[in-house]
Amino acid sequence: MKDAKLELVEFKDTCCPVQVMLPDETPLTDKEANDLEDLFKVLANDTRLKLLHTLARVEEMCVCDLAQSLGMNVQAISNQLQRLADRGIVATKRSGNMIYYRVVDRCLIDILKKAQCLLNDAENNK
Amino acid sequence: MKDAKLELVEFKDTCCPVQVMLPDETPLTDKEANDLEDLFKVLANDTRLKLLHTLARVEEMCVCDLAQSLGMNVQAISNQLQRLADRGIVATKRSGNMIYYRVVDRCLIDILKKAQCLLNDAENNK
DNA sequence: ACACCATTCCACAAACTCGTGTAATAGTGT
DNA sequence: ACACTATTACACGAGTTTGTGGAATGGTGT
Repeated sequence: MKDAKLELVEFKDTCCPVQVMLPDETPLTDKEANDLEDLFKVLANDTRLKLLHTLARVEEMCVCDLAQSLGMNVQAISNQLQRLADRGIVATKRSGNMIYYRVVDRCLIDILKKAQCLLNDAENNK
Repeated sequence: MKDAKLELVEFKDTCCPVQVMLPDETPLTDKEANDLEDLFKVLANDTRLKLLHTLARVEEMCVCDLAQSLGMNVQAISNQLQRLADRGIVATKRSGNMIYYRVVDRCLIDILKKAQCLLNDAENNK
């Protein structure tokens, strides 16, 4: 079992031009691990991913348009939007009857893109 | 419902120095959404996150050491390592009795770090 | 007050997840 | 062949997730 080191490495053949080893820090605390788990859990659903991908492109949209755009019934979409809202990933704005949803922290979209890059890497490397 | 635009924006107050709108591309296909779902699903577990975080710092480790390091029994660890291996996230190398696991594509570690940054942002912005 | 619309709440069934305990597999050394 | 260690396979039960259908909430316009 080798010692952990702080390294700086370039991986030119991947989506991530510069990769660093994690520093020689303490292991994940239970709270950190649980917070990360919650974040990834809310991303681990195709409906929510399509919602985020759609919202990323149009800034904001109401529930019925999102439902129509995904070809699903409104209850299911509202249900998933609630879960995204619970985690603070999306926020709402009421305007008349309609409630418009938007992505709060667009860093999340960066994570989605990195994840797609990772999948492309895996695809390309056979 | 505004049109999607290709934008380049700086968010200096977040972990992501440069954020781009997703280009005006087609919505996620079912396959893309399912692949992303599978990726995030395998990350959405505290045990697997701790395993990846540990492996990121030591390059490679055998099952029993990982189990001891996490304070869990070997079957549970082997079970979760299998899931990571099924998705091609970790790979194995046998040496005598022991089987050593390592992270395959270290871009994944970059995603973990970005996710932690996102959580820190959320923490800092109250 | 009333009809109407968008959204949310609730209970439910089917499906999935995870750690546990037992048993099986595989390599090492005598 | 045998004992021993490391790892994996399997079945099980408790818990969680997701879409569905029906009902409730809240705003709009007449």
